[in-house]
Amino acid sequence: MFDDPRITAVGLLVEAHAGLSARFAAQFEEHGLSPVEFEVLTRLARSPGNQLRMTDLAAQTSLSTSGVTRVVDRMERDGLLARRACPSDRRSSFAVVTASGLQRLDETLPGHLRIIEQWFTGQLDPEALAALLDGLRRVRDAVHPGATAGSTGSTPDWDGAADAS
Amino acid sequence: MFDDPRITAVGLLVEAHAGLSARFAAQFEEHGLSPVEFEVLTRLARSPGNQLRMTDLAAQTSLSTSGVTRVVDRMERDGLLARRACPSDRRSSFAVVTASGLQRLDETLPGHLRIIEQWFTGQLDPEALAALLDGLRRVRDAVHPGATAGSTGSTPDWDGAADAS
DNA sequence: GCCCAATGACTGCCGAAGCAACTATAAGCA
DNA sequence: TGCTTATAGTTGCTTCGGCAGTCATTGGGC
Repeated sequence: MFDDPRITAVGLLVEAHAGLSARFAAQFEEHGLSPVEFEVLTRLARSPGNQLRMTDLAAQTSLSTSGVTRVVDRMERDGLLARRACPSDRRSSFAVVTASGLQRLDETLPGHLRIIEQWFTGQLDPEALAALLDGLRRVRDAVHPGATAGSTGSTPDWDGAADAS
Repeated sequence: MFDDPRITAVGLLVEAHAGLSARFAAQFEEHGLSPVEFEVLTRLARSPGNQLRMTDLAAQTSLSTSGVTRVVDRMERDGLLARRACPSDRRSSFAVVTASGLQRLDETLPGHLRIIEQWFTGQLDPEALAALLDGLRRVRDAVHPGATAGSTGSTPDWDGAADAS
């Protein structure tokens, strides 16, 4: 019963993910970042003006809004981000990447890409990689609506702005 | 820079994993189990005598030994497990699955398998699935046998870390 | 304009899990 | 045998993150 191929399949996905996550985390740590902090930094850096409203940031990450409040607290304390009032809605505030945050990201990204290549994409020849990604994409598309539990019902235009694909 | 195909590839893996994990967690919860508890239960149930020493259990899961102590505490309190003294080594103790624990697992597993099929393996035709699993296996093999966790030499203590489920 | 529901952010409180320190055994060695 | 080191498990302290509750603001209905 435990060697059911379905269990095995999940095991492979989970272990590949865990193994890669550990490599990533180790490299992030070399640059003084946690995985969430890296994620926050990239989401903001790819947004217009290097900023997002707290709620939108929460929607794009694996965090709840309270989680975002706290991560932004820490990163603001460390000088990577700043809060900026929203002119059109006084309830809202933006999280903006500071120059220091952008620099940190610049220092971190090349190594991150290198690691992805070394342990993931570079492990397979192009067709095998394409097949893998194709399979992942189909699973992702099937399972995505509602991924990351946090967000409550509405999913306005949850475009998954993330990793287009 | 952010639409680099390597970033996209990681995004697919992460989102597929997160989405599946969320489905799993929801079904586990219907049976009063957390993802870690399910993992612990399966690891024990597939071991001879439905038991493992605490350390071995920790090695087979995503948890540290102190994490295992606490999960076993909770599950013992809930009647799913019991601790049993090790006859040959009085420092050691076994975690054993109780009848109630086995029953809980029996109730949970069929639905779990159904969900894997529904959202993962059943989303792809056999060759595509085989290709996906083959790719995952290669990545897993590359990244898993933590030969040396850190090239920096720090963290001599391979601890897995990463995120569970 | 006024009231009330909806929304954005933050805080109190809690559980989960890791590291480091501690206790108790066990094993190695003189 | 007695001493030293390693190992198994637990516990203290801390960080992280979620939920639910709170406060300020907004916008719709009248």
